[in-house]
Amino acid sequence: MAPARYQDEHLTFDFASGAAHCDSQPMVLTRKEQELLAMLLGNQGEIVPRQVLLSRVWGYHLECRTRTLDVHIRRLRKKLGALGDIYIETIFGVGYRFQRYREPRYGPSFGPALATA
Amino acid sequence: MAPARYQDEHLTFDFASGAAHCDSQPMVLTRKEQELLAMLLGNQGEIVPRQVLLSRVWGYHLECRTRTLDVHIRRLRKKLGALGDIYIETIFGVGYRFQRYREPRYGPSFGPALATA
DNA sequence: TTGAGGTTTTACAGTTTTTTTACAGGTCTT
DNA sequence: AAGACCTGTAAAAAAACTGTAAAACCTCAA
Repeated sequence: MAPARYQDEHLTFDFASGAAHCDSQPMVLTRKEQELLAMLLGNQGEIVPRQVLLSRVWGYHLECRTRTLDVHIRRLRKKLGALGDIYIETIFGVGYRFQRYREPRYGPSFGPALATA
Repeated sequence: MAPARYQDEHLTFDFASGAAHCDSQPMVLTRKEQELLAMLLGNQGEIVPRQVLLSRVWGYHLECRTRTLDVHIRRLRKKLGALGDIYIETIFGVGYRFQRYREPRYGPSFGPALATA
């Protein structure tokens, strides 16, 4: 079965309650934001098409030109702070994808320049 | 049924998602590029006439003078790097053909020039 | 009913992708 | 070798899509 919880280095989300924490600070999310985040987290690493999000979260079917989804994505990104743009990736012409945070193994360069001993 | 995946020494392509990798690096392909590549890979080793590509990927029917196909072929070749011209062959007056990569058995010459012992 | 918070729409700016244009450069036939 | 076709390419134009702020619209509890 699906895990009841998402958790990584920075972000935590409880699917049952919709409670989220970012860097140990509770995130205040509205209901739609929770549902949207849940959809993305529930499919982490995979592209979720706009159409699917609009259908599952909003119940919209068929094509309809609304910016609602974009606005909600924006608010989620904002509440995720600096990580917003890292976590939520835009797939042009398709939808969005949540990418789990991964601590970089090395610094910004290609590896340890010097042995520490 | 058709295979869900193309894979050789250098190139990898997933027909379902359209995700491609070249020499282990993910290739960033636009939708049309994905569709075009899929058509070529799905018929690897066989000539796919321009008309067929224009019809299947673009929905163009009848003759129409557009350079769209050529431009997209060019972009695909470019993203395939040095292999672009090897993979995608132009069949003059007909169309294009994707040729699977084959590791050369010997060096650039016609065979071992010398016995190694 | 009122207003405070939540949601959707509007309007337009900014991006990215796709198509067209305009030629240069090949290829084939005679 | 010349002319008729085809393809390659860069750059411009057009189309498609997303980001954003702000206003309008709901809804529900007090």
